[in-house]
Amino acid sequence: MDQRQQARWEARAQVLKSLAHPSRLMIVDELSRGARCVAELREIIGCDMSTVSRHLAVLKNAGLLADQRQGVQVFYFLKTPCVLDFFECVESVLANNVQEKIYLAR
Amino acid sequence: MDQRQQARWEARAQVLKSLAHPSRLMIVDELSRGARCVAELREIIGCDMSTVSRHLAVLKNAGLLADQRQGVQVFYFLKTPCVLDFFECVESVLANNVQEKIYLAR
DNA sequence: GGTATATTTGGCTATATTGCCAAATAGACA
DNA sequence: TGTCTATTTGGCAATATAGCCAAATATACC
Repeated sequence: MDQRQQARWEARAQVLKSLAHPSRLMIVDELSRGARCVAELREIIGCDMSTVSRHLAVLKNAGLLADQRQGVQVFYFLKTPCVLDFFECVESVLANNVQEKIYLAR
Repeated sequence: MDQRQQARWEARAQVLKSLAHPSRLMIVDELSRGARCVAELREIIGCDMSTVSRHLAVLKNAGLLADQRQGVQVFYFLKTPCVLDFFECVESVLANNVQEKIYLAR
């Protein structure tokens, strides 16, 4: 495997890794309805603000979010709304899994 | 946050987490071209077969793959090809990131 | 049964991720 | 300048993930 190809797969994994956490999914979902500041997201996620800030940094670093300071607050927003399409597929995978469980339980 | 809602986000994250690794992305990509046995995937990924087997278990457990034994070999295949749509969005995120780097470098 | 091949699993170490607290930073405003 | 509020960062402990080797399992075939 080529070194350059390897790097490409790692970059792709990095993007998905940034989404691979329940709190970060919740953040993306919330931001799909508009820009939010850190305190607002903290309310929804319900953990320490420093933790939210780190989650936001992960998503921003992956290139999924951008931020804009407004006075003393920092608003985050989705940069690439196509990530929302992921939800649909994820739901179908989960629905599929449930179906199988039901089937196997008979 | 509701206990049940929390569990839903964790289930969703589980699916994305299963994709959040370069080797597992390579596996999904390869399987998009047809079923493959573990040894074939090992060739492509280039690590210990036991490691490949564990990666496959992660993807299977998330509901993305299924397997079928044929004699002494086990063939894995994609159960929900919609995950391939992820690649397109991930590429656009990465392309976006590169653009910005170029822009900022001026 | 016994041997050979393909795959999975146990056990371990190394590394990465997560989340909190406390401290630092950044802007607003008196 | 000093103070207040919002956010980020340093540092740490707990937990999860990754990867290897060796051993176990499963199937084919003699």
